[in-house]
Amino acid sequence: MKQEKISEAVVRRLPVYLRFLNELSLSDVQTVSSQDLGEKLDLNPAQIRKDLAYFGEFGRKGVGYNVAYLIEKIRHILKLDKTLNVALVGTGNLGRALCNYNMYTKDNMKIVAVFDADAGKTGTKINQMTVQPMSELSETVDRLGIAIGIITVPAIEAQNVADRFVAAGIKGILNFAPSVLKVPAGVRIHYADFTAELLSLAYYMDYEKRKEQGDVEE
Amino acid sequence: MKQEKISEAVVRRLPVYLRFLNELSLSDVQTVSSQDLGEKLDLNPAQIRKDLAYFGEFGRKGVGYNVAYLIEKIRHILKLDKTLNVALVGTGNLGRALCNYNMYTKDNMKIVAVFDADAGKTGTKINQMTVQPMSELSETVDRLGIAIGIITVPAIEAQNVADRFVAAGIKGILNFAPSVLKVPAGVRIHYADFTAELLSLAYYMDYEKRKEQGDVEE
DNA sequence: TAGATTGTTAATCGATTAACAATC
DNA sequence: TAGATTGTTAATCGATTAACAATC
Repeated sequence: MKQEKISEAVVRRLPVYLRFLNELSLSDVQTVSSQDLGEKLDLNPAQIRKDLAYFGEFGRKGVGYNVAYLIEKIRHILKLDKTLNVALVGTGNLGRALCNYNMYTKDNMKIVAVFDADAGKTGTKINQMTVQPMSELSETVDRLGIAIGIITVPAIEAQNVADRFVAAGIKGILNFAPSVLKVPAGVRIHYADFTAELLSLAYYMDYEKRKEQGDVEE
Repeated sequence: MKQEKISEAVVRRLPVYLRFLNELSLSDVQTVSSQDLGEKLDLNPAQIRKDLAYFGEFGRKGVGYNVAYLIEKIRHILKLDKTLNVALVGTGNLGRALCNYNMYTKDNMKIVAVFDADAGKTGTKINQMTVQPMSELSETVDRLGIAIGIITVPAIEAQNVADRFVAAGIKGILNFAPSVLKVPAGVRIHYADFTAELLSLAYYMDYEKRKEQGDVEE
């Protein structure tokens, strides 16, 4: 079955919908309208309906969306109904923090292997996993069927780690290092670049002040 | 001086430019063209020129941009030429990792106060800072002139922390919790939502596979 | 039935890209 | 001067929003 090309913006919103639906589900809410969702998530209701309609007809006219059913559908779209194994490289503060996060299991994503280039770190334990040397990356990726790699090394080493991931056959990378990476077609890179978010916040700090003073056009 | 309204997408790219320019500067590169920048950052050269031109004429025709000069200009635009003080709430693994990050000083952003609602955590030290109770938030924000707040608490508590930040007069918030927050106009929220990035990666894992099989339109 | 809300088309809005005159 | 590259306008592209028929 051929499928229409779906924009990145749409796909990025699906996890946001899913999270809020999970909250509703915990509060025993049965049904939700695009209006409700839009108010809570600060999105246009038409956009939410359109996003969901790319993947099927999940709602009922005059009623809304069944929460449990929509959760199931979105989980299926995002392929969260089967477990994805994840490898992480870089056991600094951030890397260790991510390894100790437990929400992966909830979303069927699990960090199952940890690596570090520093021989002083290999052999130590993080959340029941033994830190492995980079030389074992390929073999471990194969053996555990790892699909996704997370990079939490300094910016200068990030490209090198990405290359190693690609060589090992990994097709999806989440990069926490503040650097733009080059990967071949067919490999997908997402960025978790909070330093950029923080620096752009600074711009708006000043901007809000100027707006109060009437120095900016609305 | 009135200023044209600049889109968020433009502002979000400035830190990316700045970072790469800093790298060039370290390698003693004097001059760079929009063409060069575009190749390294995977962006259209026309877009880069247009982005920069919103803020002034920083380049020289036939030559390109002077690296040191452009760094200075972007730092000024982002208001990184004066130090911004930051408060962080939530001293779990992620919060502690961020407190130990040292790049804030480089960018003139510094976490100067840390808070936790858990009385068991207050009084402990993180990177030379004493973890304070939430009751001291307002007073500390005033005293240290804190402009930005970082939220690293569980999703369920994030809105409450945001409300406290707003009450204390903070105008910029970076939220690491996977939840959409409500703040009054004039307060700016940025999201550092790596769980959403990770979940949307899952979608594309499958997508790349389907593309190889010719099941998706390009 | 009357009211509500979806799915979808058409209209709008905004962001990206191409093209090129200006000029170093 | 010839070649290169900016700043900027116009064209294109894509995403968001409004509107409404279908229907629960």
